[in-house]
Amino acid sequence: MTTALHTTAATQACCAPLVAAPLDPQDAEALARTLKALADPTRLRLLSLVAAHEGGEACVCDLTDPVGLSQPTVSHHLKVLVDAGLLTRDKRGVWAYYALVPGALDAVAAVLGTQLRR
Amino acid sequence: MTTALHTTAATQACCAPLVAAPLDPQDAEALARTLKALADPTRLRLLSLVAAHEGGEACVCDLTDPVGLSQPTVSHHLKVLVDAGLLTRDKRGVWAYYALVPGALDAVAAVLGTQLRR
DNA sequence: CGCAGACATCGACGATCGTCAATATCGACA
DNA sequence: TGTCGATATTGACGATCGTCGATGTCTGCG
Repeated sequence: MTTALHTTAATQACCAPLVAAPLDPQDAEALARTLKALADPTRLRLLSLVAAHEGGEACVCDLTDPVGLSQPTVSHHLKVLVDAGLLTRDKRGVWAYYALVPGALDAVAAVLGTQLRR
Repeated sequence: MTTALHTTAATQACCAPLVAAPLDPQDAEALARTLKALADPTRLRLLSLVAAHEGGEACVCDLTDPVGLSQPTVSHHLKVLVDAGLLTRDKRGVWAYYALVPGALDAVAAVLGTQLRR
């Protein structure tokens, strides 16, 4: 119950574009959970590091050095991003490879942006 | 020095689309500050309430009831959103009218989204 | 089997956050 | 001038967060 996975919020757009109509409390809570996962400089850097890495995936050992934090801390941030539905984890052998969930960031962007379209 | 205004982060896109190249620490910090302002269910509801209100603006008295929180708490959340460059405050007479900063949310969306464009 | 290495989990710490009641500030109006 | 009403600020509280060191888990290899 601590950090209930909510693979929903990011992958599927939760609601109308935010500016169109008042968000009901449930949608607001869901969106806020996803944004809370994004609202940390380290996690933003991890996302972009993963995305920019060759093959679109990276293991913890690739990330722990660029961000300059301890391995447990990096693992913790990655878990937050996975639980938020923004990253996938693929454990191959000893290594765990993280990659962006294809439409996740775009779904968040779509809810936030409005007069951008058209 | 507590919550230094950073009218920059939201209004002007801070950086490349996040997925293109590794975010440098400064840009990550700036983006995270803006996202942190958004990462609260009450503030998301306040944003959409303001946007959906007639004339695109609303005063505190219009908002304190729909969100069901005390007036000081609502004022505090509005201040956070103003400091983040997402809302403007226009005090006319006794009332303070809040409105969306035109391109702010779209700027955030543009940094987050990528394969959305085109 | 036993060791080494990659990663996850645990427990703890200071720091920040969301909320409230109490109080201060400021404009309108009699 | 003095009062009322709308909003902002202050101080305090419990809760959550980011970080670490220590430790647990699992895989590959000799």
